Amino acid sequence: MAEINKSYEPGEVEKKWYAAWQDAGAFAGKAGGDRETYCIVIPPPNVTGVLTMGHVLNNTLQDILIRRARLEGRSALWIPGTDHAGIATQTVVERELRKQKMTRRDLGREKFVARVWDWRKEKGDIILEQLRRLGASCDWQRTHFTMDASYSRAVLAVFVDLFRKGQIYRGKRMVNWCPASQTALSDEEVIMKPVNGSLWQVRYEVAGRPGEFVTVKTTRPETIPGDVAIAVHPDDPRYRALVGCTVWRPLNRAQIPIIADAAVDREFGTGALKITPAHDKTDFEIGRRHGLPVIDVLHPNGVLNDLAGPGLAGLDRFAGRKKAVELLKEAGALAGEEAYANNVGYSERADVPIEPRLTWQWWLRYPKVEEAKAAVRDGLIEFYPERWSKVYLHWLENIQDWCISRQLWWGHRIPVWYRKGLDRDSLSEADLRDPAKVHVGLEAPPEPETWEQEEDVLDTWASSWLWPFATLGWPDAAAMEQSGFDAFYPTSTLVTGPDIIFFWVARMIMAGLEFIRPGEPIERRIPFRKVYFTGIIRDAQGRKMSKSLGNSPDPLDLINRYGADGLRFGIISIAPQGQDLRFQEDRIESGKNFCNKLWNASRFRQMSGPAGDNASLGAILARLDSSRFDADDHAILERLVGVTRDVERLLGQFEFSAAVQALYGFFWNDFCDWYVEVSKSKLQSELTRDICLSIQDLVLRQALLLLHPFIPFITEELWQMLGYTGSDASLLMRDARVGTADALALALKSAGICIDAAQAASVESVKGFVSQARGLKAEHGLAGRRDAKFFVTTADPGWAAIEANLSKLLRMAGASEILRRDQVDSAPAVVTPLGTLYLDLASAVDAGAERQRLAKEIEKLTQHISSTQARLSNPAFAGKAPPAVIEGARKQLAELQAKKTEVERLLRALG
RNA sequence: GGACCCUUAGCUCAGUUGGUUAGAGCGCUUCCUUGACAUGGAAGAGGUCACUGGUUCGAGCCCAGUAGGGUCCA
Repeated sequence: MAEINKSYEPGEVEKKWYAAWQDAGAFAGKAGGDRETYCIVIPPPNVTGVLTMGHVLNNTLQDILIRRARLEGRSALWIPGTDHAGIATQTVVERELRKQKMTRRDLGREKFVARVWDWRKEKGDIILEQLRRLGASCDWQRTHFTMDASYSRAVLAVFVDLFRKGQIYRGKRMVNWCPASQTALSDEEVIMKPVNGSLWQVRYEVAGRPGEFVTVKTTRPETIPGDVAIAVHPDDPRYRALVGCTVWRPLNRAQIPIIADAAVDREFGTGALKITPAHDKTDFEIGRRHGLPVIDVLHPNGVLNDLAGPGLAGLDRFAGRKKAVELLKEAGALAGEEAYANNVGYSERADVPIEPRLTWQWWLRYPKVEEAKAAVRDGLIEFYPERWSKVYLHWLENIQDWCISRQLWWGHRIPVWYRKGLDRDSLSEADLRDPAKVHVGLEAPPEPETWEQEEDVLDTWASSWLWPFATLGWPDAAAMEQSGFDAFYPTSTLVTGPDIIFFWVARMIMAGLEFIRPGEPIERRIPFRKVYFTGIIRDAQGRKMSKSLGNSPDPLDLINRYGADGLRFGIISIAPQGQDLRFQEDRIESGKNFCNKLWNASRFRQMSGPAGDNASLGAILARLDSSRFDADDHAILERLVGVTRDVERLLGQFEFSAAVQALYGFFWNDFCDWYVEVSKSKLQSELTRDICLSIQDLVLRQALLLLHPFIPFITEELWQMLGYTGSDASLLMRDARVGTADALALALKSAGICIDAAQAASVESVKGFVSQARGLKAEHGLAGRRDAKFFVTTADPGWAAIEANLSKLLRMAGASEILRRDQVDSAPAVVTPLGTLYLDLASAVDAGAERQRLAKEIEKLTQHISSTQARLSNPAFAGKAPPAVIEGARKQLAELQAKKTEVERLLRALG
């Protein structure tokens, strides 16, 4: 056995074990055999990404689940990968091109896409490397990328399939247009933000009635040149007479009609609404109802075009807004301006206001919406915390068709070819389904020179919604067979953030239900059984972590300083279930400290005596003989079974931080602070020495197994060092089994070891005695002394307990002797579970201070006694409370009264 | 406007179907370098459980409302 260093140094240890795990193929998920499977698919990070604290939390949780599943003997598979992040990645590469004064159009589509691939090869897998530093035990052989050939084929096959089923259609509709990225976005990619702007009042002169005006209020005067009407509510008496007249459009001057439409909100503004169908969704609908023209005054990049008229054309939309106000003022059409706060949609990626824009796009009618609702509502898919299912269901209730086309080059190009020369603007639905005009398929049509392919690509989410099964080889039968599709689908647990519940979770569920095992029951088609939603990591002030604020620590830096284990333990310990968490670095530090504690407890074991046979649980148990146990042995084993049960239950409920805290408390308080400390006297005696060491071996072994999923590196190192692999040093922790609490209890029983609950409970009295003795010393300035002398007055059972534990009591209390007396006068005293304890002060006692202390104690006891008495004497309590509660209260009252009597006696004895 | 969440010690959070005197970690105070660990040990101070009502023998927990903070949807 190698000697263990004085403090734990994670750097080398982590490097060594990660390499060893990889070399051994320890993370490979293997189907087959009769082992139960457990599968997780990673939420694929953007290929452009680097590790954030959010990734640390999310992936640590997945690793805990996967490693635990392995220790439970299941066939575990964690599939890693990245997504191609269409807009984000294209933007990054375009930015680099701009530095060389080039645009993607200068390069052309083919060369540009090749450039993105180069970038992806160079920088794309950084985040996967970083996950390895964290200890993530993914099956890296199975790393997937949404743009890989096989994955792409799945994406395109889905498009073709859904098109043939009539779920996908092409339509010219208002979309969310991002002028920065110059592409359409789905509704989910638009973020509403409150904006403080202005509301301008603009007068439109009624044609033929000089001096008569209709006034409208607008936030967007730059779109006035695109106005095609003024609309009022048909029942609005203010305007009824004007309907049918025309007014003069003040910019790009022309006559436009006043129309009546019930969609107008009479309460808003003046009750008259300017209608600009090209730039507003509602206006578009109204315009269509009235057969009005559409005048688009914006270029795709948000610059006003020639239709905006002289003075505005060529200006950016925001500059155009200012200029429009000036022009209106000059024309005498501006009637006022007021401050106005409204919500404006912003592009999620580019963070600029989106423009409603009328364009041809591809749309998807979501499949299996009702089943997707049922799967969650009926509990076939369980959400943790459960409340997110409400958000999910609400979204599905109000679901809108999904705009899946993007005007980008980086992504899956839509597998549609149009016959050359065809006017795409006039294609009917029937034309789309006519193979002579439009070809939709996985392969390009024959005679490719007579066709041209659709330029648009698919939304990135229209590829990642297939993640749980495309990563298992779907739809290729041979690949599915090879990856163990039958065994691993449905996957077990998805760990992700609630922010992508619509983007990703809901869509994956629909995709799974639509494409996998058609005709079979829902539970066979869903992509996962449980979804655990993590919280968001915020900074100490509660703000979201963001690049621009610079308030996010670098996880790699944290790993370097505290070790991956320290970071993992720390972050999990502050991650409440389903609640956002505030990052505090001192918690990461305490994670590191815990590792050091674990390290040193193991070191203590190693220094305390030669190793016994630790090759298996059975081997250790064979070294134990419970007839020679003392109370501490019973107590620690009882706690060991208890914490095993707690961790089992808590992990089953995804209560990760509670599990970590249970392990922390067990190891630090129960084991180190008590059992290891009492070991120091037990190891002195040949009678207790062997049992004590064997118990330590047992506790350390089981603790390492329980802790391994949380802190895999240090536990693997200690597992090896303490000889738990037996003679076969090639064995890893993943080859061991953690076993349930019941199994552990059974193993103890089978080995003839009976845990005596009464003995275990008696340790509490001893602990109380020690703690009170220490307190007594501290109060009299003797905390540091190891030679304090105590007297005790007690009945025979109390004295018997003290005698039985004398050597450890002396050591733990820092005493030279504890002597029994019939009566002690004038010494500071305290009432303990084992009798009244007196501190022998050779020098004078401060009687006044002592009196004060005892009086305070009596006051506390009196208060407590009277409240207990009040409860007991309440007839309603006696009548209605359960007997156990009443009995508990009676017992407590008796104890309190006895204690009070004793403390009062001590006070009188002081004189 | 609708939905959901949060409010417990100086800070961050636990608190299981209501039942002894509400807990932990960090921080703070005092003491201790005794052979696992100062990344440590011991002792201690610190809380009207946001507020107001209600239900109950009994409420941090259940119900209603109020205030403050946050998130999502419109």
